[in-house]
Amino acid sequence: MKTGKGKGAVKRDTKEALKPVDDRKVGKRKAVERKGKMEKKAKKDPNKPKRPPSAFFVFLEEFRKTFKKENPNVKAVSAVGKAGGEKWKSLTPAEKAPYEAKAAKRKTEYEKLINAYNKKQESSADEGEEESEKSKEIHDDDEESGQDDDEEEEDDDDD
DNA sequence: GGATTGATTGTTGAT
DNA sequence: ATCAACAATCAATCC
Repeated sequence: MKTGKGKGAVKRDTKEALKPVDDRKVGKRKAVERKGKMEKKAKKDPNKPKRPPSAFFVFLEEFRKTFKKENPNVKAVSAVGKAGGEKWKSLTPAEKAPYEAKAAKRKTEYEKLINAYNKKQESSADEGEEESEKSKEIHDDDEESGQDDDEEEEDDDDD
């Protein structure tokens, strides 16, 4: 349900006027001081859920295989990125649908991880919620990967 | 030898 | 709402 005003929250009419940034090249954020921890406050995160791959990345995963397969000579990662980017834009929403679906699911899992991450962060080490390794035993029961209904919505769009 | 960059878009987190 | 940075990847490249 949308509140009274449905859309209109964001107005992109004056795209030229208030366009955020033309290109993501806002700033060369290449060097993301990952290891160079100048700050001694390099707190290590027991479980830091990395950001879920967007539909584009999910698509890229498969695209990379295809790309490398047809271009075994290509060694630059940027090559796949460029090719994938153009291809991605060339794909139709219907083709991106399965990728988006997976990305959406990934996001849900991410939120769950974040929940646990936040909880751990907040709660001091007092709570030993660390899974007991000694209790870790192999169970012969089904190893369901939690793959719930894999409904492939065959939505053939026929215009 | 190891850390780092390079390039793509999307998404999330912070302001 | 909007900016900013990061998510995978892997070889080349720099020091």
